[in-house]
Amino acid sequence: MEAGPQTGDLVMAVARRVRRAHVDALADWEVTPSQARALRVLATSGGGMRPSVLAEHLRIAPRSATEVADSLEERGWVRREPDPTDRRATTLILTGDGLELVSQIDDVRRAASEQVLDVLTPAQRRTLHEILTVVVGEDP
Amino acid sequence: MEAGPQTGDLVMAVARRVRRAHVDALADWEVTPSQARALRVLATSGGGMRPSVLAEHLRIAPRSATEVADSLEERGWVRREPDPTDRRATTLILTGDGLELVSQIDDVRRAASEQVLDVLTPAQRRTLHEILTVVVGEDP
DNA sequence: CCTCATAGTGAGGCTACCTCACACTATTCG
DNA sequence: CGAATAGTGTGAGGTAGCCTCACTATGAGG
Repeated sequence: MEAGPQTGDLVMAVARRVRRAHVDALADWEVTPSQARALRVLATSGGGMRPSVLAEHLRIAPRSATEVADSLEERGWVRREPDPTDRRATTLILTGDGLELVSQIDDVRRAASEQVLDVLTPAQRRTLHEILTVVVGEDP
Repeated sequence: MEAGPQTGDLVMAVARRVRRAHVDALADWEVTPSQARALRVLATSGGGMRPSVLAEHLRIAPRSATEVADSLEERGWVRREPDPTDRRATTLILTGDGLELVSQIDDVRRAASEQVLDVLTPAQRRTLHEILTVVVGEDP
C-alpha cells in the first residue's frame, strides 16, 4: 500500500527546488538566497535595522544575522553604523548599490519562484500563497 | 508600501519550521530528517534498493545518497548487500530494526508536520498537500 | 579484446545554520 | 555612587546535508 509523501516532506522538496531556482537565477548577480532574503527585509524596513531585529525577521539566531550582515557589507550592499542612542548597538543600512539591487532581485526571484510553481494554475498559486502566509504568520 | 513576502520565501520559511519540528520530534529516536526520509523511501520499495535509485527518489546527487546510506548502516537500520546480477551494484536493505523504526517514525513525523500546519483548517491542509504534490510531481 | 558506459565511493568543499564564550554598554537598585 | 544584572554584537568552533570531481571496478557492444 503506497503511503504517499507527507505534507512536510512535500514542503521540503519544494523548498529545495525553489532554492535551486533562486540560486540559478541569482547567479548573474552573485547573490545567495540568504543574502537576497536579508536584503529584502532590510529594504522593507525603511531606515536602518539592528542585526537582532533582522534575525527575528529571518527567524534565525542573532549570531547568524551577524554573518549575513558581514556578507552584505563585504559586497558593499550594506554598511554598519553605530546607534547613537545605544552604544552597544549597530544599525544596518542599505547602501545605494544595495537599494538598487533589491529591486532587480525582487523581479528575478519572483520569476524564478514562478518558474518552479509554473505547473500550478494562477488560482492554485494564489491559494498556496495564502495558506503559507497563514502558516508563517502565526507567532510574530 | 509593504511588498509582502514572495511565495518562494514562504515555502522556505515553512520548510525551516517543518524541519525544526521534525528534528525536535525525532530527537528521542536520534533520527535526522534526512535519515527518516530515506528510511521511508526504502520502506515503500518492498525489497532492496540501489543507492542511485534512492538518490532519485530523494532528488539528491548519487554521491549524497551514499552518505545517507552510510549513516543508516552505521545505525544498524540498513545493510548493504552485493547485487548478484551486477557486481558493481549494491543493494540497500532495511534491517528488522529499520523496518520497526519506520512505522514509529511515520507517526511521529506526521504529528510534527501537523503541528506546524496546525493553524490551517483541514480543508486548507488538504489543499496545500494537493498543490505541493502537483509541484513536486512534474518531472519524474 | 578494446572501448565506452555505469555503479558506487573517497576526497574535498560549501552554505547556512547552530552554540558557547566574551567584551562592551545600559539599566536597575541597594 | 557603585555593583549587580541584563542586553548587544561578534569571535571561535562545530554540524548537517548537500555538491562536484576523480577514481576503481564492473558490465556491454562492436
